[in-house]
Amino acid sequence: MRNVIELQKKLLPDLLDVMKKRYRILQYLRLRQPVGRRTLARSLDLSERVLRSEVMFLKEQNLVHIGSGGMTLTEGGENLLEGLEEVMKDVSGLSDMESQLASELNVQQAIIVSGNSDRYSWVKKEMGRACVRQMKEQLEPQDVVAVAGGTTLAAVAEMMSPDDNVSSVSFVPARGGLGEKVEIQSNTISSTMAQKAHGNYRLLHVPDQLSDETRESLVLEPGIKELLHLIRQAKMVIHGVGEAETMAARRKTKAETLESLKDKQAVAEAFGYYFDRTGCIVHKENTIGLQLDDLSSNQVVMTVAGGASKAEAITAYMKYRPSDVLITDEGAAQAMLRK
Amino acid sequence: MRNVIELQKKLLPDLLDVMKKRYRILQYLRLRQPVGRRTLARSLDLSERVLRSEVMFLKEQNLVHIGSGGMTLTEGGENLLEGLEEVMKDVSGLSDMESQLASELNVQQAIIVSGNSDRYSWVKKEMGRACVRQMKEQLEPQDVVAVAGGTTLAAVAEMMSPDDNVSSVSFVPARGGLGEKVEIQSNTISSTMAQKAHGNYRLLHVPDQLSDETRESLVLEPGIKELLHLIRQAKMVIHGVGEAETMAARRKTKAETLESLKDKQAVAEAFGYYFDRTGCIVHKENTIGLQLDDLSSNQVVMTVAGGASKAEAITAYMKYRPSDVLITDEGAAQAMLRK
DNA sequence: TCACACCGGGACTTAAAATGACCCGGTCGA
DNA sequence: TCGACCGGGTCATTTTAAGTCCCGGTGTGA
Repeated sequence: MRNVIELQKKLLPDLLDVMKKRYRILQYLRLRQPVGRRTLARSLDLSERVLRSEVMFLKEQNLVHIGSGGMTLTEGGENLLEGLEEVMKDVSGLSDMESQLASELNVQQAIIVSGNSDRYSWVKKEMGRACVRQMKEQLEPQDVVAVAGGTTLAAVAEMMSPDDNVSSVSFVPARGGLGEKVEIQSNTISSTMAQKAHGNYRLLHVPDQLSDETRESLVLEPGIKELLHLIRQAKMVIHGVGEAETMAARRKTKAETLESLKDKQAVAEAFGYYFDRTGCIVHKENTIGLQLDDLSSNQVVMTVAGGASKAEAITAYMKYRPSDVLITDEGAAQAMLRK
Repeated sequence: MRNVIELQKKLLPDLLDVMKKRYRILQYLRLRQPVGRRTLARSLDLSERVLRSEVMFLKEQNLVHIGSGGMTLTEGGENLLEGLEEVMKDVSGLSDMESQLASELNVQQAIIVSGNSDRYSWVKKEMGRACVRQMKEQLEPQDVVAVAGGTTLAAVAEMMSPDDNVSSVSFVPARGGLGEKVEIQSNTISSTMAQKAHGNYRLLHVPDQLSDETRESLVLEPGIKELLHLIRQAKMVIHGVGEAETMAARRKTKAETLESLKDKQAVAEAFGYYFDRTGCIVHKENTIGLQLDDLSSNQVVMTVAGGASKAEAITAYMKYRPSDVLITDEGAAQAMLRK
């Protein structure tokens, strides 16, 4: 297949450029619809006039509908986007990069979406979309999914949509409060995700900072205990990865802890655990819920994280425990492979 | 595969037009190289300026070499042409047409090359190329191939090239003289073909018009007898089809025979046999060699004939005895399917 | 050996397409 | 009701494709 496209490229070298451009427009349109010409042009770094011509063209092709409230994809546009997804990934060389990355990081499967979420926030949503697709493929009715927090996971939740496979799934937060803002807490995210999936969810209301005794007694509470049990038998765990410094700063981390993280050269964070460059745990936030040691090999761990800036963090975390699935973006992938 | 191209077409509707145009240029170039810009433009029905731009482009792509004596394909050009052959056939809808035609005419396999040999004589050579490819695929060392006459078969011979599979093959004329010019007699053609294939050949020198007695005694001559034996055990028979009228006019056909052909509404000719619309033999030229009745089912009969004008003749002939392989062109195929 | 046909390539004009720049009236939500 | 965003119209400018004509070189056949 790719071979054919290579041949086509010889007879029509800018084939890919044009295809990519138009595909990108449709792709972005799908995320933001309905959206106007100017906004679209700004987001895609195209001159307004150029985008206008392209849109005109796409309209001719019956791929987009132009209404007074903005442009939307037609059914044909949706289908085209779906049908071309694999092709576009292939021609962008992402497929190659995926297998390369998978073997490099020792993960079972790597999925790379094009773009760099550092530069364009919509790339995060594309990762979200990819993640949702994976979930729908791998989940079975009645499964339990443990969901961590963070902005990336919020994007995943946002992209969730109902499906036969996920409507009877239970979404639970992976761990208790970590001092994050409410929109990116795992509680919020798992409930959002459940609602969008028409699934069930359970909340884990635990104050952020607790003394050890309180925590121990809390864990014995029947409601909490049951939920923790549920979390531990989750079929799938979905989480993000952050840069240690950024994460620590974002949370109400004590000054002495910050100092200690710096001393121990923490670079990555996931689940409230902090890791150094070699993948060793250097700190662990005290909260209840899923513990990394609890993870067994028949659980599917999906890591979702992108942006070139997170490359080092992802690499470090994967040294600790390679996930089953890594969903990342081109920016991060390139940085990781360049290393 | 074709599916992908359908999708591509939605994002780039003139993809195929451009590809076809450039492919056609390379294709023609392969046949005529070295050839000049103007000649090429005239043959392809392109304005000189347009062709010039295209050639400029192809040069940039390192697909053609431009020398002082004309343009030639580079190695890359050759490879591209080869690699794209199937794709181009597919996108041109020829593949569909092939299977349609095969079931319509009841032949095992139909091969259609694009173009119409009525309009462009080089299409005949493309049929020749296709025929040669089939021969190389199906023949085995030591096989015997019986070759008929005609301009189309001459084109096949011209396109023959050496190959492991055909270098030990023997080429024999299918039948004796039919009153044709020497260049398109089966004797000439089989020897040309053999030489180009680096194979062996045997000639069948028989005067055109013979009395029955002479013929009968000739058949008993040891040399002739052996050759006739060889012909009868040919593994493959390759022949063309002609329009009855044209063929009769071209040969030194007696006036009364001409009259009889007209009476019996002969439309097709092959091997010196004439057929009417329903596929019945209405006349048979008297000469020695392969007789249609001799054909057994384990012989491969390849019919090579193209041009819209021959459509009716081909259809008629196929009603008599569907060949194993029919090699024709787009013009004839369309006409046959339209019927 | 000369003429002629064919070769590639340069130069210029014209036609068409792409793009940039700016404006207008409508619509929808705060 | 105001303002931000919407699609669409218009026109000058730039870029690209195409038409036209010409030139000097080269090989071949008379």
